[in-house]
Amino acid sequence: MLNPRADHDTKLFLDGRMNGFVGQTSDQIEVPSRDLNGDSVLGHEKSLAAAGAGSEGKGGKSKGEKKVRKPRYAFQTRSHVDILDDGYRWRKYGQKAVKNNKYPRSYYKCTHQECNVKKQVQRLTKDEGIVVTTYEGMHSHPIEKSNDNFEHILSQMQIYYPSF
DNA sequence: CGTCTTTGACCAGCGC
DNA sequence: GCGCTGGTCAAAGACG
Repeated sequence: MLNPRADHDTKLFLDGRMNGFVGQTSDQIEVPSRDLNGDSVLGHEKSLAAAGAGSEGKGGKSKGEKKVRKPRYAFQTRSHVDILDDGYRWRKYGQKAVKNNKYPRSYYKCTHQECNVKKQVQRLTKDEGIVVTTYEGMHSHPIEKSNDNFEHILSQMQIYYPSF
């Protein structure tokens, strides 16, 4: 996987409270409101808490972390490549087919020892050209490689704030 | 030879 | 209580 150089148009969603969906500023990105996996991608955090603890849940480590609602950031990107190289190294650890969606969802993890950042990539059934990338957690280490490409993406990224 | 992808099985939460 | 769905693990293979 090299630097996917394609025209991206990226939107950023914060957490899942923006169910109301955001107005679009772009002329091409339009999401079929609730059909945009309002449930699948940005919906409930539900098992996420378990998932977070799941890392140790297998071994039965009594961590006792309550429902830790970790922040998630969903990037909706118009691109034909699923893999957006953001400068970090990701390891794919799973792929699942999602109902209501033809395309499978891929799960990635940052390959850093102490970095538990996860991300998942899903393509919309409705729009094959749109890819939703959901980030989970924050990196606490420097980027491994310079990346002009990502800067390019960032420049096009539109960030929406829930209620600030 | 080391790293990463693939793939099926496993597990936990939720709805019925 | 059972079955479905989504999320993760782990072994083996592919690839440089």
